[in-house]
Amino acid sequence: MDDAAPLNRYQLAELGSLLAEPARAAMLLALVDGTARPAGELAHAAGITPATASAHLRRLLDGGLLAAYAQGRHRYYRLADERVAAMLESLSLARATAPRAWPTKADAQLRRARCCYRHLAGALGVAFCATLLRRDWLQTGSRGLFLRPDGAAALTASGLELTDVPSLYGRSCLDWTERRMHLGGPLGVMLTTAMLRAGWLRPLPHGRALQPGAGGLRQLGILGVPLD
Amino acid sequence: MDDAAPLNRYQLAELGSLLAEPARAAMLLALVDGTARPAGELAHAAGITPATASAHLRRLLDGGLLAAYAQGRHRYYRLADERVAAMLESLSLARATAPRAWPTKADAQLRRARCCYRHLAGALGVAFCATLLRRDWLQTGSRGLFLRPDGAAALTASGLELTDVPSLYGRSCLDWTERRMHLGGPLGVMLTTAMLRAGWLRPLPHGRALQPGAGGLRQLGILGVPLD
DNA sequence: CGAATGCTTCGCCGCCTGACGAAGCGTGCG
DNA sequence: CGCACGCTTCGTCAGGCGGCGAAGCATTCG
Repeated sequence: MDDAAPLNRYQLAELGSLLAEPARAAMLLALVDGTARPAGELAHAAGITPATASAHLRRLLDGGLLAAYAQGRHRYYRLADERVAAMLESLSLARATAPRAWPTKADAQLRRARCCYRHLAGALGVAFCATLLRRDWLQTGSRGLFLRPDGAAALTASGLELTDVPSLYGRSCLDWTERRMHLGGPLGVMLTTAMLRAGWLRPLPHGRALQPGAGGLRQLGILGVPLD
Repeated sequence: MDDAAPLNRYQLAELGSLLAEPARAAMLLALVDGTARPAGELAHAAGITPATASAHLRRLLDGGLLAAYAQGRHRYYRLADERVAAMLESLSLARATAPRAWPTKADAQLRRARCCYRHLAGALGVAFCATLLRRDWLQTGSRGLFLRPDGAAALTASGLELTDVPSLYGRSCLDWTERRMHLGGPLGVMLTTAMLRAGWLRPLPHGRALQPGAGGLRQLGILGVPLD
């Protein structure tokens, strides 16, 4: 099912040119959290008129980075694929040199826990994923990683309400703050959703950061997730 | 030691515009294997005149993607950083849709084993890394992953001549063919070099593919690396 | 020393593309 | 039904950037 030939120069250049415009970059970054937003809102986020935004969105759509659906007189855009989000995240790895300002508090929150296309990323995401692997609760299947029954049982006992465990697969997703893997894919999304529902995590009003609650941290600790 | 704030729209766009030109993309792709090449050779690889290539190389240099050093009347360019190679690899993850031709034989070799910035990537690299983790031969240290003494002993017993084990650290590197991690960083480079010296792998004359030898596969099997 | 070589800098041309306003089109509301 | 609204398409303009040849500079070799 997988096509994985190396990118040639033209494909790489085409991909680069899609990212090469601040307006398009802004719109993509506004969508990394996995939400779908109407064209007008994206135009505002990018600081351009609707006409210009429409052209940019069309290019991103044609380039396969976005998907769109119409609802009433609105047209909602979202990232085409979870892998697009992973790609955008991994680009942060490239800045080898660029000396920059000291990390802010928002950065620290973002590093701790955030959502990356609806699944958990950041230090907490990486630690959680590592624990699942260490306890051998994940198993490699045909389409990715699957949660073993004993793992599901342990998580359920901790208070998470899991759904569709046998059918959901997870994918490795590279974490740019930790430079290690965390769990993405439908399985990652489901687990993160369960944590949010159980109150382990609370979304912060602005941005992608997630705030772990005391109860959640306690349960995670019991599961064996190292917390700082 | 790490600065990991999210990319803003301008940084992302700047990075994208560096990749956005087929000529620059070709030069970068010619350097993913970690080699350093003189400007003229890169100009030839990109199919442009030295004058044009010089301008492109300068932009890539200023953008922090390349490093250069002069030797005689030649000027050698290489990727600035291992992370740049990892970033280029991970970009292959993005092409969600793009229907393409059936994988060729060269692709199959490339998927099997190749060098990514001087360390082992591909199915074999992923399997090897997974085995090191499963056997608990890697340990997380301050700067990355370190090889434990028992792991080093086992590898030495298999016929690898390891060097500087205590000081070399490894980094996770996302594999675009496998969508899983393999071992990069100085530790990954050292292990791969040792495998090449021991004849476990043989570099193929053109491109980045590596050909595993019978002896190497036998030793890897003994170590517990699942082969296919 | 002078010619050849490898690379960079300079100057110029042509194309691409991003920006906007105006107009067109479909949907929803009063 | 007609107007308001959200979005797209069209036409136009200006700026940016890639391309090359010629010239400049350093290094190597005879």
